[in-house]
Amino acid sequence: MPREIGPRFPGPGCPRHGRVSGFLQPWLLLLLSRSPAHGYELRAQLERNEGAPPADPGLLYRTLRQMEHQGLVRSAWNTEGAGPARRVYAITPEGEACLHAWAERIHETRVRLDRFLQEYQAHWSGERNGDSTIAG
Amino acid sequence: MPREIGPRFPGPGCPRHGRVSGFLQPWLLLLLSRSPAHGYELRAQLERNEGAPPADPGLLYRTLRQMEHQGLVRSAWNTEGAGPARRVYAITPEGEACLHAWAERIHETRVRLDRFLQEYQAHWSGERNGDSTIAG
DNA sequence: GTGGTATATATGACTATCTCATATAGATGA
DNA sequence: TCATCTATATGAGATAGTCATATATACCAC
Repeated sequence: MPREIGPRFPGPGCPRHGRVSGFLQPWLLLLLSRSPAHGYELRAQLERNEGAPPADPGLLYRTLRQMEHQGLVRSAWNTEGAGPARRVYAITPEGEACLHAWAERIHETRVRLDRFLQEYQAHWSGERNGDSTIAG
Repeated sequence: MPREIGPRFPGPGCPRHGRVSGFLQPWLLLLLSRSPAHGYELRAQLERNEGAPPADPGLLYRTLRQMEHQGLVRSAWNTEGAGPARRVYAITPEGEACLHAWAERIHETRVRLDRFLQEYQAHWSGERNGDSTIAG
């Protein structure tokens, strides 16, 4: 659960607010690269998927519109079937190129996170959890 | 891992803008947990360190002030030595607790990035670099 | 036919993070 | 005096995300 950490955060400024996460756009591009879908469906897919971001409806629909404005996806209304009309999104070639760029970027970010964790552990290994073995 | 997206990024909306990175605060806390330092010095340390964020001066000084306001660091002027006065920052116990929370969060984020990359490769492995073997 | 619920899309107000440009000022040397 | 390095700081604006709320269709219960 990426929301709760043991003894509560010390206060404001702690990771509750800081980002280092989220990245809704690449997830949407990835899901749409598998199959066209409408917003509500994408939201459900994100919620089923461990590791995917929270999928707030407001952000979701706004992001989809923005991506369409940028030419990464295109949409069409689907009025068939039950319930209200659905705006169905499909990825474009530009969107696929963008997805690949995101994948590179995310890989780089993973390397950077590793670097941080290495530096962190170099100074703090063994000192957490009440067990202070190598304290400095 | 793929290298170049042909004619540079397709345009706006692509990772140039999207975040998935940055996390200046945890780096500052980590550096200050090793030794007190002033802003200009921290900036140099960030630039020397592969994997650390860009260290824009504007963001750097604002972030330090904000962290002081939140009790994560404290500062004092140092007028000794050459050049203008330096505001020297030191981490507080709250700041250390916050650093540990950040480390946990960053570890979780690393897991989430891996999850994304797994899903990405599951659909796109072998299809990049002009070589479209399993294209769909 | 009214009310409740699930489906579906959308906007408003707000905060946090980051980028880029620019202001200010002490110290040093040409 | 002027340029440059050191050092701190503010302003404008973009981007990403959170939370609350508005709108409307369809269907079922009563």
